Amino acid sequence: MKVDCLSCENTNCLIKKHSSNPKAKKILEAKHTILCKKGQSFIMEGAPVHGLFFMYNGASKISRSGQYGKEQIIRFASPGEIVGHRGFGVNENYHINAQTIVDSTLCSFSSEALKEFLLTVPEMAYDLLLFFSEQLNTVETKVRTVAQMSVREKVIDTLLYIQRKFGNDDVGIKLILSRKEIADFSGTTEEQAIRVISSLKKEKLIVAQGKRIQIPDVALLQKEIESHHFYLDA
Amino acid sequence: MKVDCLSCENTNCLIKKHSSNPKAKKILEAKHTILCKKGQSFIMEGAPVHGLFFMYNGASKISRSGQYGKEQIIRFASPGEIVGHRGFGVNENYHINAQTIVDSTLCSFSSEALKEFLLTVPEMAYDLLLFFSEQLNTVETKVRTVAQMSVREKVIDTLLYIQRKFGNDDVGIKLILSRKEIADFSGTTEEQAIRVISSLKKEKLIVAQGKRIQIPDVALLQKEIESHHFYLDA
DNA sequence: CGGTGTCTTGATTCTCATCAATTACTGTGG
DNA sequence: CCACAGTAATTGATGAGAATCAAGACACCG
Repeated sequence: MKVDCLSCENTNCLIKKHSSNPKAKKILEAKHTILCKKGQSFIMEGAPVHGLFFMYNGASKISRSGQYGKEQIIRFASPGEIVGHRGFGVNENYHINAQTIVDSTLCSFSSEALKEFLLTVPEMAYDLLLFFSEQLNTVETKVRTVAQMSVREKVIDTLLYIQRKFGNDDVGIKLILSRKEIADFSGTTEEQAIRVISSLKKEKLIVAQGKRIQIPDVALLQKEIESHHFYLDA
Repeated sequence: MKVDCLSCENTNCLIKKHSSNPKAKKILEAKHTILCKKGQSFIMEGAPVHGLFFMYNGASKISRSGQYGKEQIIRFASPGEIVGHRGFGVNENYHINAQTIVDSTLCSFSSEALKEFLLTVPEMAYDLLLFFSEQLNTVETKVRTVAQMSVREKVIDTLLYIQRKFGNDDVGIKLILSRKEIADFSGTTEEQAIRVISSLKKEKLIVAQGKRIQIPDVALLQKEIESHHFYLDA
Protein backbone atom coordinates (compact mmCIF):
# COMPACT_ATOMS: atom_id res chain seq x y z
CA MET A 1 0.00 0.00 0.00
CA LYS A 2 1.27 3.41 -0.93
CA VAL A 3 -0.33 6.71 -0.08
CA ASP A 4 -1.06 8.85 -3.13
CA CYS A 5 0.28 12.35 -2.62
CA LEU A 6 -2.07 13.94 -5.14
CA SER A 7 -5.12 12.91 -3.18
CA CYS A 8 -3.56 13.41 0.25
CA GLU A 9 -5.41 15.81 2.47
CA ASN A 10 -2.53 17.08 4.53
CA THR A 11 -2.50 20.51 3.01
CA ASN A 12 0.45 21.52 5.14
CA CYS A 13 2.66 18.78 3.68
CA LEU A 14 5.37 20.21 1.46
CA ILE A 15 5.59 17.16 -0.77
CA LYS A 16 1.86 17.33 -1.32
CA LYS A 17 2.13 21.02 -2.12
CA HIS A 18 4.61 20.37 -4.92
CA SER A 19 3.28 17.00 -6.01
CA SER A 20 1.52 18.41 -9.06
CA ASN A 21 4.82 19.74 -10.37
CA PRO A 22 5.88 17.48 -13.27
CA LYS A 23 9.40 17.39 -11.86
CA ALA A 24 8.01 15.67 -8.79
CA LYS A 25 7.17 12.52 -10.69
CA LYS A 26 10.44 10.82 -9.89
CA ILE A 27 10.41 11.38 -6.17
CA LEU A 28 6.80 10.33 -5.89
CA GLU A 29 7.72 7.02 -7.47
CA ALA A 30 10.59 6.59 -5.05
CA LYS A 31 8.33 7.10 -2.08
CA HIS A 32 7.66 4.44 0.51
CA THR A 33 4.75 4.20 2.87
CA ILE A 34 5.17 2.58 6.25
CA LEU A 35 2.71 1.53 8.88
CA CYS A 36 3.85 1.88 12.47
CA LYS A 37 2.18 0.47 15.52
CA LYS A 38 1.89 2.63 18.61
CA GLY A 39 5.23 2.83 20.38
CA GLN A 40 7.34 1.82 17.43
CA SER A 41 10.71 3.55 16.98
CA PHE A 42 11.35 4.51 13.39
CA ILE A 43 14.50 6.54 13.96
CA MET A 44 16.98 5.20 16.47
CA GLU A 45 19.52 7.28 18.30
CA GLY A 46 22.98 6.70 16.93
CA ALA A 47 21.94 4.78 13.86
CA PRO A 48 22.72 6.36 10.49
CA VAL A 49 19.84 8.14 8.79
CA HIS A 50 19.19 7.41 5.13
CA GLY A 51 16.24 9.61 4.47
CA LEU A 52 13.46 11.47 6.08
CA PHE A 53 9.84 10.95 7.02
CA PHE A 54 6.58 12.78 6.59
CA MET A 55 3.75 11.91 8.94
CA TYR A 56 0.70 10.90 6.95
CA ASN A 57 -1.47 10.28 9.97
CA GLY A 58 -1.03 9.56 13.66
CA ALA A 59 1.44 11.25 15.96
CA SER A 60 5.00 10.79 17.12
CA LYS A 61 7.50 12.09 19.61
CA ILE A 62 11.07 13.11 18.82
CA SER A 63 13.49 12.77 21.69
CA ARG A 64 17.07 12.56 22.83
CA SER A 65 18.24 10.47 25.69
CA GLY A 66 20.59 12.08 28.13
CA GLN A 67 22.21 11.24 31.40
CA TYR A 68 21.30 7.87 32.83
CA GLY A 69 18.99 7.35 29.88
CA LYS A 70 16.68 10.16 30.96
CA GLU A 71 14.61 11.10 27.98
CA GLN A 72 14.14 14.62 26.68
CA ILE A 73 11.30 14.98 24.23
CA ILE A 74 12.16 17.77 21.80
CA ARG A 75 8.86 17.99 20.01
CA PHE A 76 5.80 16.11 18.86
CA ALA A 77 4.94 15.67 15.20
CA SER A 78 1.45 15.77 13.75
CA PRO A 79 0.21 14.84 10.24
CA GLY A 80 1.98 16.61 7.39
CA GLU A 81 5.06 17.29 9.46
CA ILE A 82 8.61 16.29 8.76
CA VAL A 83 10.62 14.01 11.01
CA GLY A 84 14.36 13.50 10.68
CA HIS A 85 15.69 16.87 9.56
CA ARG A 86 19.10 15.59 8.76
CA GLY A 87 17.92 12.83 6.52
CA PHE A 88 18.08 14.79 3.30
CA GLY A 89 21.80 15.45 3.37
CA VAL A 90 24.75 13.16 3.33
CA ASN A 91 24.52 10.08 5.45
CA GLU A 92 25.12 11.17 8.96
CA ASN A 93 24.43 9.94 12.41
CA TYR A 94 21.63 11.97 13.81
CA HIS A 95 21.23 11.52 17.49
CA ILE A 96 17.53 11.53 17.88
CA ASN A 97 14.92 8.98 18.60
CA ALA A 98 11.56 9.09 16.86
CA GLN A 99 8.70 6.98 18.07
CA THR A 100 5.02 6.84 17.27
CA ILE A 101 2.60 7.42 20.13
CA VAL A 102 -0.43 6.06 18.30
CA ASP A 103 -0.73 3.80 15.27
CA SER A 104 0.61 5.91 12.42
CA THR A 105 1.32 5.97 8.72
CA LEU A 106 4.57 7.45 7.51
CA CYS A 107 5.84 8.42 4.08
CA SER A 108 9.57 8.07 3.60
CA PHE A 109 12.02 9.36 1.03
CA SER A 110 15.65 8.51 0.48
CA SER A 111 18.30 11.20 0.89
CA GLU A 112 19.29 10.92 -2.79
CA ALA A 113 15.78 11.24 -4.16
CA LEU A 114 15.10 14.19 -1.93
CA LYS A 115 18.34 15.95 -2.72
CA GLU A 116 17.62 15.65 -6.42
CA PHE A 117 14.10 16.93 -5.90
CA LEU A 118 15.33 19.92 -3.92
CA LEU A 119 17.89 20.81 -6.55
CA THR A 120 15.45 20.60 -9.44
CA VAL A 121 12.56 22.32 -7.68
CA PRO A 122 14.02 25.33 -5.86
CA GLU A 123 10.56 26.37 -4.67
CA MET A 124 10.46 23.19 -2.65
CA ALA A 125 13.89 23.92 -1.20
CA TYR A 126 12.70 27.39 -0.31
CA ASP A 127 9.57 26.10 1.40
CA LEU A 128 11.62 23.60 3.30
CA LEU A 129 13.89 26.42 4.42
CA LEU A 130 10.87 28.25 5.77
CA PHE A 131 9.80 25.15 7.63
CA PHE A 132 13.26 24.78 9.11
CA SER A 133 13.47 28.37 10.22
CA GLU A 134 10.12 27.96 11.90
CA GLN A 135 11.38 24.86 13.66
CA LEU A 136 14.48 26.71 14.76
CA ASN A 137 12.37 29.47 16.16
CA THR A 138 10.29 26.97 18.10
CA VAL A 139 13.24 25.06 19.50
CA GLU A 140 15.10 28.23 20.43
CA THR A 141 12.07 29.30 22.39
CA LYS A 142 12.06 25.93 24.09
CA VAL A 143 15.63 26.44 25.27
CA ARG A 144 14.53 29.55 27.08
CA THR A 145 11.41 27.90 28.45
CA VAL A 146 13.29 24.96 29.86
CA ALA A 147 16.06 27.15 31.25
CA GLN A 148 14.00 29.80 32.95
CA MET A 149 10.54 28.63 33.81
CA SER A 150 9.46 26.95 37.03
CA VAL A 151 8.17 23.40 36.91
CA ARG A 152 4.61 24.63 37.16
CA GLU A 153 5.06 26.99 34.25
CA LYS A 154 6.82 24.37 32.16
CA VAL A 155 4.01 21.89 32.60
CA ILE A 156 1.39 24.51 31.76
CA ASP A 157 3.43 25.43 28.71
CA THR A 158 3.42 21.80 27.66
CA LEU A 159 -0.33 21.39 28.09
CA LEU A 160 -0.96 24.49 25.99
CA TYR A 161 1.47 23.26 23.35
CA ILE A 162 -0.26 19.89 23.07
CA GLN A 163 -3.60 21.64 22.89
CA ARG A 164 -2.41 23.92 20.09
CA LYS A 165 -0.72 21.15 18.21
CA PHE A 166 -3.28 18.40 18.45
CA GLY A 167 -6.43 20.30 19.25
CA ASN A 168 -9.26 18.88 21.28
CA ASP A 169 -12.70 17.38 21.05
CA ASP A 170 -15.50 17.55 23.60
CA VAL A 171 -13.80 14.98 25.82
CA GLY A 172 -10.42 16.72 25.99
CA ILE A 173 -7.14 16.98 24.15
CA LYS A 174 -7.16 14.51 21.30
CA LEU A 175 -3.68 13.20 21.84
CA ILE A 176 -3.42 11.21 25.02
CA LEU A 177 -0.03 11.30 26.68
CA SER A 178 1.24 9.58 29.77
CA ARG A 179 2.31 11.71 32.71
CA LYS A 180 5.86 10.63 31.99
CA GLU A 181 5.67 11.94 28.44
CA ILE A 182 4.34 15.25 29.69
CA ALA A 183 7.23 15.35 32.14
CA ASP A 184 9.81 14.39 29.51
CA PHE A 185 8.70 17.20 27.27
CA SER A 186 8.46 19.71 30.10
CA GLY A 187 11.92 18.89 31.32
CA THR A 188 11.02 17.63 34.77
CA THR A 189 10.18 14.37 36.52
CA GLU A 190 7.01 12.38 36.36
CA GLU A 191 6.16 13.10 40.00
CA GLN A 192 6.55 16.84 39.62
CA ALA A 193 4.39 16.86 36.50
CA ILE A 194 1.72 14.94 38.38
CA ARG A 195 1.80 17.38 41.27
CA VAL A 196 1.31 20.32 38.94
CA ILE A 197 -1.53 18.58 37.12
CA SER A 198 -3.19 17.80 40.46
CA SER A 199 -2.93 21.42 41.53
CA LEU A 200 -4.34 22.67 38.25
CA LYS A 201 -7.25 20.28 38.69
CA LYS A 202 -7.96 21.64 42.17
CA GLU A 203 -7.76 25.17 40.85
CA LYS A 204 -10.23 24.24 38.10
CA LEU A 205 -7.78 25.42 35.46
CA ILE A 206 -8.00 22.03 33.84
CA VAL A 207 -10.43 19.13 33.95
CA ALA A 208 -8.88 15.71 33.98
CA GLN A 209 -10.30 12.23 34.07
CA GLY A 210 -7.49 9.76 34.10
CA LYS A 211 -5.34 10.54 31.08
CA ARG A 212 -7.86 12.76 29.38
CA ILE A 213 -7.12 16.39 29.99
CA GLN A 214 -9.37 19.24 29.09
CA ILE A 215 -8.59 22.94 29.18
CA PRO A 216 -11.86 24.79 29.75
CA ASP A 217 -10.32 28.24 29.35
CA VAL A 218 -7.12 28.39 27.35
CA ALA A 219 -6.69 32.13 27.83
CA LEU A 220 -6.92 31.75 31.58
CA LEU A 221 -4.22 29.08 31.63
CA GLN A 222 -2.14 31.12 29.25
CA LYS A 223 -2.22 33.95 31.75
CA GLU A 224 -0.44 31.78 34.28
CA ILE A 225 2.73 31.83 32.24
CA GLU A 226 2.42 35.34 30.92
CA SER A 227 1.75 37.22 34.11
CA HIS A 228 5.45 37.55 34.73
CA HIS A 229 5.98 39.50 31.55
CA PHE A 230 3.41 42.06 32.48
CA TYR A 231 4.92 42.40 35.90
CA LEU A 232 8.03 43.81 34.29
CA ASP A 233 6.21 46.62 32.55
CA ALA A 234 4.22 47.65 35.60
CA MET B 1 33.21 50.48 2.40
CA LYS B 2 31.94 47.15 1.14
CA VAL B 3 33.53 43.78 1.68
CA ASP B 4 34.27 41.94 -1.54
CA CYS B 5 32.92 38.39 -1.36
CA LEU B 6 35.28 37.04 -4.00
CA SER B 7 38.34 37.90 -1.96
CA CYS B 8 36.75 37.07 1.40
CA GLU B 9 38.59 34.47 3.40
CA ASN B 10 35.67 33.04 5.33
CA THR B 11 35.66 29.74 3.48
CA ASN B 12 32.69 28.56 5.50
CA CYS B 13 30.51 31.43 4.30
CA LEU B 14 27.79 30.20 1.97
CA ILE B 15 27.59 33.44 0.03
CA LYS B 16 31.32 33.34 -0.54
CA LYS B 17 31.05 29.73 -1.67
CA HIS B 18 28.58 30.63 -4.40
CA SER B 19 29.93 34.08 -5.19
CA SER B 20 31.68 32.98 -8.36
CA ASN B 21 28.39 31.76 -9.78
CA PRO B 22 27.36 34.29 -12.47
CA LYS B 23 23.85 34.27 -11.07
CA ALA B 24 25.22 35.69 -7.85
CA LYS B 25 26.07 39.01 -9.44
CA LYS B 26 22.81 40.65 -8.50
CA ILE B 27 22.81 39.71 -4.85
CA LEU B 28 26.42 40.74 -4.46
CA GLU B 29 25.52 44.16 -5.72
CA ALA B 30 22.63 44.39 -3.29
CA LYS B 31 24.86 43.59 -0.37
CA HIS B 32 25.53 45.98 2.47
CA THR B 33 28.42 45.99 4.85
CA ILE B 34 27.97 47.29 8.36
CA LEU B 35 30.45 48.08 11.09
CA CYS B 36 29.29 47.41 14.64
CA LYS B 37 30.97 48.51 17.81
CA LYS B 38 31.23 46.06 20.66
CA GLY B 39 27.88 45.71 22.41
CA GLN B 40 25.79 47.00 19.56
CA SER B 41 22.41 45.34 18.95
CA PHE B 42 21.78 44.73 15.28
CA ILE B 43 18.63 42.64 15.66
CA MET B 44 16.15 43.77 18.28
CA GLU B 45 13.59 41.54 19.88
CA GLY B 46 10.13 42.25 18.56
CA ALA B 47 11.20 44.48 15.71
CA PRO B 48 10.44 43.25 12.18
CA VAL B 49 13.33 41.62 10.34
CA HIS B 50 13.98 42.65 6.78
CA GLY B 51 16.94 40.50 5.92
CA LEU B 52 19.72 38.49 7.33
CA PHE B 53 23.32 38.92 8.33
CA PHE B 54 26.57 37.13 7.75
CA MET B 55 29.39 37.76 10.18
CA TYR B 56 32.46 38.93 8.30
CA ASN B 57 34.62 39.27 11.37
CA GLY B 58 34.15 39.66 15.11
CA ALA B 59 31.68 37.75 17.25
CA SER B 60 28.12 38.10 18.44
CA LYS B 61 25.61 36.57 20.78
CA ILE B 62 22.05 35.64 19.89
CA SER B 63 19.61 35.71 22.78
CA ARG B 64 16.03 35.83 23.91
CA SER B 65 14.85 37.62 26.94
CA GLY B 66 12.50 35.78 29.21
CA GLN B 67 10.90 36.29 32.54
CA TYR B 68 11.82 39.44 34.41
CA GLY B 69 14.03 40.28 31.47
CA LYS B 70 16.38 37.43 32.26
CA GLU B 71 18.47 36.78 29.20
CA GLN B 72 18.94 33.40 27.58
CA ILE B 73 21.79 33.27 25.10
CA ILE B 74 20.93 30.73 22.42
CA ARG B 75 24.24 30.67 20.62
CA PHE B 76 27.30 32.64 19.66
CA ALA B 77 28.18 33.43 16.06
CA SER B 78 31.68 33.45 14.62
CA PRO B 79 32.92 34.72 11.22
CA GLY B 80 31.17 33.24 8.19
CA GLU B 81 28.08 32.37 10.18
CA ILE B 82 24.53 33.43 9.56
CA VAL B 83 22.52 35.49 12.01
CA GLY B 84 18.78 36.08 11.73
CA HIS B 85 17.45 32.83 10.27
CA ARG B 86 14.04 34.17 9.62
CA GLY B 87 15.21 37.14 7.65
CA PHE B 88 15.09 35.48 4.27
CA GLY B 89 11.38 34.81 4.26
CA VAL B 90 8.42 37.05 4.47
CA ASN B 91 8.62 39.92 6.88
CA GLU B 92 8.00 38.52 10.26
CA ASN B 93 8.68 39.45 13.79
CA TYR B 94 11.46 37.27 15.03
CA HIS B 95 11.88 37.42 18.74
CA ILE B 96 15.58 37.34 19.09
CA ASN B 97 18.19 39.79 20.06
CA ALA B 98 21.56 39.83 18.31
CA GLN B 99 24.40 41.82 19.74
CA THR B 100 28.09 42.01 18.95
CA ILE B 101 30.51 41.17 21.75
CA VAL B 102 33.55 42.68 20.05
CA ASP B 103 33.85 45.22 17.25
CA SER B 104 32.51 43.39 14.21
CA THR B 105 31.84 43.69 10.52
CA LEU B 106 28.58 42.33 9.17
CA CYS B 107 27.32 41.70 5.66
CA SER B 108 23.60 42.09 5.20
CA PHE B 109 21.17 41.06 2.51
CA SER B 110 17.54 41.96 2.03
CA SER B 111 14.88 39.26 2.16
CA GLU B 112 13.91 39.88 -1.46
CA ALA B 113 17.42 39.68 -2.87
CA LEU B 114 18.10 36.54 -0.92
CA LYS B 115 14.86 34.88 -1.87
CA GLU B 116 15.58 35.51 -5.53
CA PHE B 117 19.10 34.18 -5.11
CA LEU B 118 17.87 31.02 -3.42
CA LEU B 119 15.31 30.37 -6.13
CA THR B 120 17.77 30.85 -8.97
CA VAL B 121 20.65 28.97 -7.37
CA PRO B 122 19.19 25.81 -5.84
CA GLU B 123 22.64 24.66 -4.74
CA MET B 124 22.73 27.64 -2.43
CA ALA B 125 19.29 26.80 -1.06
CA TYR B 126 20.46 23.26 -0.50
CA ASP B 127 23.59 24.38 1.34
CA LEU B 128 21.52 26.69 3.47
CA LEU B 129 19.25 23.77 4.30
CA LEU B 130 22.25 21.82 5.48
CA PHE B 131 23.31 24.74 7.63
CA PHE B 132 19.83 24.98 9.11
CA SER B 133 19.61 21.31 9.88
CA GLU B 134 22.95 21.54 11.62
CA GLN B 135 21.68 24.46 13.65
CA LEU B 136 18.58 22.52 14.55
CA ASN B 137 20.68 19.64 15.70
CA THR B 138 22.75 21.95 17.85
CA VAL B 139 19.81 23.71 19.44
CA GLU B 140 17.96 20.46 20.06
CA THR B 141 21.00 19.21 21.91
CA LYS B 142 21.02 22.40 23.92
CA VAL B 143 17.44 21.80 25.05
CA ARG B 144 18.53 18.52 26.55
CA THR B 145 21.65 20.01 28.06
CA VAL B 146 19.78 22.82 29.77
CA ALA B 147 17.03 20.50 30.95
CA GLN B 148 19.11 17.70 32.38
CA MET B 149 22.59 18.78 33.33
CA SER B 150 23.64 20.11 36.70
CA VAL B 151 24.92 23.67 36.93
CA ARG B 152 28.47 22.41 37.07
CA GLU B 153 28.04 20.36 33.92
CA LYS B 154 26.28 23.16 32.11
CA VAL B 155 29.09 25.60 32.79
CA ILE B 156 31.71 23.07 31.72
CA ASP B 157 29.70 22.44 28.59
CA THR B 158 29.69 26.16 27.90
CA LEU B 159 33.43 26.53 28.35
CA LEU B 160 34.10 23.65 25.98
CA TYR B 161 31.68 25.10 23.47
CA ILE B 162 33.37 28.49 23.50
CA GLN B 163 36.74 26.78 23.19
CA ARG B 164 35.60 24.76 20.14
CA LYS B 165 33.87 27.68 18.57
CA PHE B 166 36.39 30.42 19.06
CA GLY B 167 39.56 28.46 19.70
CA ASN B 168 42.37 29.70 21.86
CA ASP B 169 45.81 31.21 21.79
CA ASP B 170 48.58 30.79 24.34
CA VAL B 171 46.88 33.15 26.76
CA GLY B 172 43.51 31.39 26.75
CA ILE B 173 40.24 31.30 24.89
CA LYS B 174 40.25 34.03 22.26
CA LEU B 175 36.78 35.26 22.94
CA ILE B 176 36.48 36.96 26.29
CA LEU B 177 33.09 36.70 27.92
CA SER B 178 31.79 38.12 31.15
CA ARG B 179 30.70 35.74 33.88
CA LYS B 180 27.18 36.86 33.26
CA GLU B 181 27.39 35.90 29.60
CA ILE B 182 28.71 32.48 30.53
CA ALA B 183 25.81 32.13 32.94
CA ASP B 184 23.26 33.35 30.42
CA PHE B 185 24.38 30.77 27.92
CA SER B 186 24.62 28.00 30.51
CA GLY B 187 21.15 28.69 31.79
CA THR B 188 22.04 29.59 35.36
CA THR B 189 22.83 32.67 37.44
CA GLU B 190 26.01 34.68 37.48
CA GLU B 191 26.84 33.61 41.02
CA GLN B 192 26.49 29.92 40.29
CA ALA B 193 28.64 30.20 37.18
CA ILE B 194 31.32 31.97 39.23
CA ARG B 195 31.24 29.24 41.88
CA VAL B 196 31.76 26.54 39.28
CA ILE B 197 34.60 28.47 37.63
CA SER B 198 36.24 28.94 41.03
CA SER B 199 36.00 25.23 41.76
CA LEU B 200 37.43 24.30 38.38
CA LYS B 201 40.32 26.66 39.05
CA LYS B 202 41.03 24.97 42.38
CA GLU B 203 40.85 21.58 40.72
CA LYS B 204 43.31 22.78 38.08
CA LEU B 205 40.87 21.85 35.35
CA ILE B 206 41.07 25.37 34.04
CA VAL B 207 43.49 28.26 34.44
CA ALA B 208 41.93 31.65 34.79
CA GLN B 209 43.31 35.12 35.23
CA GLY B 210 40.47 37.52 35.50
CA LYS B 211 38.33 37.05 32.42
CA ARG B 212 40.90 35.03 30.50
CA ILE B 213 40.17 31.36 30.76
CA GLN B 214 42.45 28.60 29.60
CA ILE B 215 41.71 24.92 29.33
CA PRO B 216 44.98 23.04 29.72
CA ASP B 217 43.47 19.64 29.00
CA VAL B 218 40.29 19.66 26.99
CA ALA B 219 39.87 15.89 27.12
CA LEU B 220 40.07 15.95 30.89
CA LEU B 221 37.38 18.57 31.18
CA GLN B 222 35.33 16.73 28.62
CA LYS B 223 35.41 13.68 30.85
CA GLU B 224 33.51 15.62 33.49
CA ILE B 225 30.47 15.60 31.26
CA GLU B 226 31.32 12.29 29.65
CA SER B 227 27.97 10.70 30.26
CA HIS B 228 26.57 13.16 27.76
CA HIS B 229 28.27 11.87 24.64
CA PHE B 230 26.79 14.34 22.26
CA TYR B 231 28.05 17.86 22.47
CA LEU B 232 27.17 21.00 20.59
CA ASP B 233 29.17 21.53 17.46
CA ALA B 234 30.93 24.78 16.87
C1' DC C 1 41.10 59.33 43.49
C1' DG C 2 36.25 58.55 43.73
C1' DG C 3 32.96 56.02 41.23
C1' DT C 4 30.95 52.45 38.55
C1' DG C 5 30.65 47.94 37.06
C1' DT C 6 32.24 43.33 37.37
C1' DC C 7 33.67 39.63 40.14
C1' DT C 8 33.67 36.89 44.36
C1' DT C 9 32.24 34.64 48.57
C1' DG C 10 29.11 33.55 52.41
C1' DA C 11 24.56 32.74 54.42
C1' DT C 12 19.83 31.73 53.82
C1' DT C 13 15.73 30.16 51.56
C1' DC C 14 13.26 27.48 48.61
C1' DT C 15 12.36 24.70 44.75
C1' DC C 16 12.73 20.43 42.91
C1' DA C 17 14.51 15.57 42.41
C1' DT C 18 14.56 11.47 44.70
C1' DC C 19 12.95 7.73 47.38
C1' DA C 20 9.23 5.12 49.17
C1' DA C 21 4.71 3.55 49.69
C1' DT C 22 -0.13 3.43 48.25
C1' DT C 23 -3.80 3.52 45.14
C1' DA C 24 -6.03 3.34 40.62
C1' DC C 25 -6.27 1.37 36.10
C1' DT C 26 -5.83 -2.25 32.21
C1' DG C 27 -5.77 -6.24 30.21
C1' DT C 28 -5.42 -11.30 30.31
C1' DG C 29 -6.40 -15.95 31.36
C1' DG C 30 -8.93 -19.14 34.10
C1' DC D 1 -17.07 -12.46 35.20
C1' DC D 2 -13.67 -12.21 38.46
C1' DA D 3 -8.93 -12.67 40.12
C1' DC D 4 -4.58 -11.51 39.20
C1' DA D 5 -0.51 -9.30 37.53
C1' DG D 6 1.51 -5.58 35.68
C1' DT D 7 1.66 -0.90 34.72
C1' DA D 8 0.57 3.91 35.44
C1' DA D 9 -0.81 7.46 38.61
C1' DT D 10 -0.65 9.56 42.99
C1' DT D 11 0.83 11.36 47.49
C1' DG D 12 4.10 12.13 51.30
C1' DA D 13 8.66 12.78 53.34
C1' DT D 14 13.33 14.09 52.86
C1' DG D 15 17.69 15.92 51.24
C1' DA D 16 20.48 18.03 47.71
C1' DG D 17 21.29 21.59 44.78
C1' DA D 18 20.45 25.92 43.07
C1' DA D 19 18.51 30.72 43.33
C1' DT D 20 18.45 34.62 46.03
C1' DC D 21 20.09 38.07 49.12
C1' DA D 22 23.82 40.62 50.97
C1' DA D 23 28.27 42.40 51.43
C1' DG D 24 32.94 43.00 50.19
C1' DA D 25 37.03 42.86 46.78
C1' DC D 26 38.86 44.16 42.61
C1' DA D 27 39.68 46.47 38.32
C1' DC D 28 39.05 49.97 35.18
C1' DC D 29 38.05 54.81 33.69
C1' DG D 30 37.12 59.60 33.78
